[in-house]
Amino acid sequence: MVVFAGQGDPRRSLSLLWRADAPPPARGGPGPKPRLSVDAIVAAAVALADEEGMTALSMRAVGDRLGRTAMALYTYVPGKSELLDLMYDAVHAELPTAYPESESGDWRAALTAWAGEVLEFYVRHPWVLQVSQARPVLGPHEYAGLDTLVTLLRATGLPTGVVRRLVGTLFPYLRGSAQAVADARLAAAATGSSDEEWWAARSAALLELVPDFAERFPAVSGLEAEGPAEPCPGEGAEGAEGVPYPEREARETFRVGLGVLLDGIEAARVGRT
Amino acid sequence: MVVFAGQGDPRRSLSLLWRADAPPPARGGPGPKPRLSVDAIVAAAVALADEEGMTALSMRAVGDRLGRTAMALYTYVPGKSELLDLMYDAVHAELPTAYPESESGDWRAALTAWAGEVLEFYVRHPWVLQVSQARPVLGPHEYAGLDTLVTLLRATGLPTGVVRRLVGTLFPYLRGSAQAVADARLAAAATGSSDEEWWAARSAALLELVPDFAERFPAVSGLEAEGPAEPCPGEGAEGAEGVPYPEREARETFRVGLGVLLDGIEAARVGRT
DNA sequence: CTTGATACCTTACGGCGTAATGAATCCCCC
DNA sequence: GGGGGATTCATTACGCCGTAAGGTATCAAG
Repeated sequence: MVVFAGQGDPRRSLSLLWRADAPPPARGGPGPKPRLSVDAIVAAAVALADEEGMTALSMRAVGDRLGRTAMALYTYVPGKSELLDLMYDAVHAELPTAYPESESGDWRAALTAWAGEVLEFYVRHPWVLQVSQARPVLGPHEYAGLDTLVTLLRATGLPTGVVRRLVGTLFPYLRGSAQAVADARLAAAATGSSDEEWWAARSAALLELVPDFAERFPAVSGLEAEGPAEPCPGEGAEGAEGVPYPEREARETFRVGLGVLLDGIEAARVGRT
Repeated sequence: MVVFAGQGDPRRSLSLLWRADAPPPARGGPGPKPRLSVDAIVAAAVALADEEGMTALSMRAVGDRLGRTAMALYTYVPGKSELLDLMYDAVHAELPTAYPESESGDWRAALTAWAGEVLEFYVRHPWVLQVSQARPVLGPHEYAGLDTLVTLLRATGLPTGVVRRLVGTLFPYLRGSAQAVADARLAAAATGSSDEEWWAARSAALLELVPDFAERFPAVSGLEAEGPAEPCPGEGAEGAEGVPYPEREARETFRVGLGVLLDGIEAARVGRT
């Protein structure tokens, strides 16, 4: 399921995102004291999405988690779309914002470290990957994350136009790779059987249904035949023991792909000077 | 909204995907003649998703389009998840499968052409990008597309392990870039105002709410200040006239990013020989 | 104490996917 | 040629969803 955010009134979303409303303790107006707050609601919604996934995120569920009904939320938030906007921006506060490596001139190390942290961020909040990128409304924390990436890319010395395109290149790549890692983890958690077993059963069923698989798809078959094992010595040494195979593979793919991208950036730098 | 496919019974999905069921005209069994078919249902569902997007895709709507009720579909398809699997694979039949350039040894031209066609494919069926990649069930057409990519990558002469990782690098990148293009097109269609106007209004509202934007996000501001115009002479000459600006920009980003990736692959090739 | 604004609840509506049940249709075989 | 039984398709219903409408309880200000 893909969830669209940013569908509500943009102005309302913007004021909520940038907290431009009247400050809560300012006027002690009439009526009962609010027992909820935008922040509390967003926090509950994020916790729920983290724990049970986007499909479990409903206004009723968020309300329950706060000991309120679904409709109580509408006092603070115009609707689910806007709540999603707020959730999305709130978690982006976890993105890294400063890199000492960048100042020492090693843009490549800085970008690699940054990408690694962003990957972990997406794995921590996989539901973020299900929020459509068509959102016209950007919040402060997302802008802060963007600012960091732009700063790191500026350190390459490439011209502004190229930097802008590289931003648009790196982000989709990161999201996609993170999606792969998150999916691998999800699949591992969902299936009771162990990792290799699962693939074995799947391909056995496939081979039974499609006996001529190897002939129809020779290239893919060749790829899989070569054996996925070979743990690529010298990498993933630290703490990769308990990580199941598909996720390890996805992470390695991320590492290699990022390397290729950075090589390409390096080439652009060299070609320019 | 992200939609999960591949959640149903994998064996059932597999037989449906690979059309391993009893052939329809084989046995003229008892009962009324089927007035529907899996293919007709899938075609109707795809048409509906193409025209009105994923959010409009419901069993009732697909049934309506065929002059039947929603429940009638359940005779042919176990559920919505499996229908999504079938839709997903069905459209992937449009992916290109052969490249003469590849045989002439120009792997770079072949990959570029391939990526371009895949991009157009995603733009033609943007809902495909909303189908979660966590699908454990792969269909024949998706495998065929994969086989083509592997073949093209093999032409680089890189070792099998690297090729496998490059597959996992190119696909997320393509999906992400296509998402950006599709989003740009969607935004252009949704907003009545023209493109630059839209951004102008948005940033005006933002600046009003956040007067210190330029100070808080200097790098991003610098990026946008440098002017997005400059049509990059020598490219996009053919037929890019009517394409609105955000989409042109997204396409250019795709082109540049792909170039960077291919440069990286080139570097890997050179570094290896 | 009254007034009126505010927070929260209850109820309800129209959507969704789909389980259960029933009616209509047609081949096969006696 | 007329049941029998399998099969297609429709009807109804259940429990979810987001949220509109309206009621009630709580508080500050006059």
